Amino acid sequence: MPLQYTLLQQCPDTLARRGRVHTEHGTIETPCFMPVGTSATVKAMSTPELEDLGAEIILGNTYHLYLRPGHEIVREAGGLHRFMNWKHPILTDSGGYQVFSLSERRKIREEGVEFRSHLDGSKHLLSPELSMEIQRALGSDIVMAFDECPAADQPKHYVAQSMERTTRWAKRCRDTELGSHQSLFGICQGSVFPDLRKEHAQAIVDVGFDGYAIGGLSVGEPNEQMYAMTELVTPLLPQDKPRYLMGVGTPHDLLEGIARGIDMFDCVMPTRQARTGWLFTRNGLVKMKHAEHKRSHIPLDEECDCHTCRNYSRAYLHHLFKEKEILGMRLHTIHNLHFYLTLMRRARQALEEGRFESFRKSYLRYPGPAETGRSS
RNA sequence: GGAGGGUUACCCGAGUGGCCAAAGGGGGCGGGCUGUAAACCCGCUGGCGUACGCCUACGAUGGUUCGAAUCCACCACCCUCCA
Repeated sequence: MPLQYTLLQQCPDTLARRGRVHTEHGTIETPCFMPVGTSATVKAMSTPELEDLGAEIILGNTYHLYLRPGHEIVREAGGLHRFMNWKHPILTDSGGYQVFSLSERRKIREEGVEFRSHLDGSKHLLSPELSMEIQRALGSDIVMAFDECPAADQPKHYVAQSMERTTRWAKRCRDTELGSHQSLFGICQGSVFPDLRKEHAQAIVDVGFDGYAIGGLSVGEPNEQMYAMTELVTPLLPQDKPRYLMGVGTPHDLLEGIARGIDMFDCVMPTRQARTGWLFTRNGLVKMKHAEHKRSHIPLDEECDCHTCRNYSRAYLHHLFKEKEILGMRLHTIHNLHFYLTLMRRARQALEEGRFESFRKSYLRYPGPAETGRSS
């Protein structure tokens, strides 16, 4: 049985919607944020900790798990859920993002993408069929179609042909058999070109998927364009299927995405930034590496009730960071994920209570790109 | 008492006549990060000045030289070995 989406409530002021995604590994309340666990781990977190934080679904990555440990080993272990001890839903990315992020190491052909492994330089051809095969072995609940994520600076003629190839790949993914509990999401590309975005949204809907993702954004384009493309595409997607904005984003981006009809988000931002010393609060970023925290014997965020803020001071977190202590990364990650997941929980509550629009405007007390007019 | 080695910027350390305000680390101080090649990457780090530059600096002092962190003399301190 593929996943089922239940639309619970629609925002009276925006395109936002409150819903629920049902999978065999459990239910996901939407809009939701999905912590990224590329290599079968949300870096620095154990799975019970993720449960405590309230994560309902996490990501894994096809490309990385294929290279190491190898999808056959994960299959042997009983699938990714058992391998990493996560009982709840998992979404796996297809490797399409690595076409972008590892662009110097690959060649795109109609058949697929030839990668030189970032680990040992060995050559691999990742095709739509292989991506499906790997994701079937991983046993994720939501499988992403194999796409090409073009960089933001690509010219229109390139984006157009790339997008058409992504459509052909989408069909090949659709035609590959998956596990009975697995659902397949298609990905809309088209970069920042409105006509291409519309055209591709229609093409992907025509192929027919269990859910729809908007990809190829947050890859360097100005923020307004990311928002504009999102609100252009979501109305073209079926109401009864979940929509996923891939790789987004900042706390403001999440609120703006929800307002434009997005149900699911993922981003490395809370976890990566945690490890590199940026902490999110409703009043803005706290850069824990800064010397100003050396003697700051107060919590990171007075109004936060996460484990980190309830138990440790800025001075201590700063010390751990400077010392490169592993606990610092863990405590930072706990806080940032708590912040993101709490943001989403409160957004859902606001939607239920019909006050999402005022929530969107007031929750974050520091200016985002929409307020400052900055372009990126 | 004798023989040898050493003293370079906040720390370690390279440099043995001009290309040296001085390599490289570390530390310090910043910047960055959006489907994770990320416990990572990039700057700056003697003073003043936007800059050409000027000043102060390679243990101390004196000297050789057009020119010295670099060569010489002497002094101080540290290390190793032999008595």
